[in-house]
Amino acid sequence: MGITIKIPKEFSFKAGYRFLDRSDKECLHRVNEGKVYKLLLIDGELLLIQIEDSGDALTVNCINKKVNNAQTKAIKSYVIEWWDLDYYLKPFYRFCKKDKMLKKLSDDHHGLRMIGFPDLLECLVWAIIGQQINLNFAYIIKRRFVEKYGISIVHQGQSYFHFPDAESVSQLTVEALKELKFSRQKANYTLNVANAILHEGLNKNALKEMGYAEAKATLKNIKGVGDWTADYALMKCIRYPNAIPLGDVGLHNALKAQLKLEAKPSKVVLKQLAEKWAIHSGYVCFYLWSSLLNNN
DNA sequence: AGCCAGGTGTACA
DNA sequence: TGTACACATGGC
Repeated sequence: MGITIKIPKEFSFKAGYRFLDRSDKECLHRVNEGKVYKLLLIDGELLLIQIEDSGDALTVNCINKKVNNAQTKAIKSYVIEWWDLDYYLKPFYRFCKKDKMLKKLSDDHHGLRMIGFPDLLECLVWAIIGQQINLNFAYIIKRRFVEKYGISIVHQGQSYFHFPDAESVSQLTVEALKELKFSRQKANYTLNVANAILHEGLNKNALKEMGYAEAKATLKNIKGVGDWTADYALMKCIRYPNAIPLGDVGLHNALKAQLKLEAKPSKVVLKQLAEKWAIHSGYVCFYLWSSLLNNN
């Protein structure tokens, strides 16, 4: 039994699983023995889903409740969006064949889909937390934040958390966030994002419809969202295929390693690369990030 | 000890 | 437009 999701042609569950398994400090999903667990909030109900590979399909089960048809449909759309299953990857792979580094990356991670953020607030807050600090520390702060202000269930002795919504986040204070070791700036940025969503009509659909340039300008209008954060969200949540956080340190490190550069690539070089990658920039970036993982 | 981490806003010239 | 600086903490 369970929900069956047909998988696209270029797809590797293992590659996605490996990406999700990149940190044992992650608190918004769990991976264990080949299965992925995530707590969803659908129409006010907390649904714990379990995703597994069943060869020619993905099998998704809701393991804490019986779900109706509408919920089944919502779960299905969530997983498809989260794992970018509707994206047609073949053009990206065709593009990669022409370039030595991209050829290697696309071979190494064949079938890897860009695991994204269906939730805009979660994406932006995570990006803000991650600004200019090491990832481990970012995960620790996120965990404190989610455990304190998120919602959760316990299932078979395990806690599962869901990110808080814009309304609850907007009611927090800078001081409360500082206790979790947010910097004063980041605490303000976080509140700014929640307020933009709550009071200024910021949402995924609007950002999707206005086109890349306007969407980026709209995001950057929020104090605390700069080039990097805006492009991160446009890439991982709104999914503009050309969006790429060019200033990203991880991206620089990955390029340095892949291209065997003496130093990190310059701004000029980065811009040239992104122009060359064009609409494939997001996937190139995601594959480069994946090349940094050491959890094989 | 000091610099760098999945950056950004602000303060100056 | 461009550059210096603070920011929280942890790892090396």
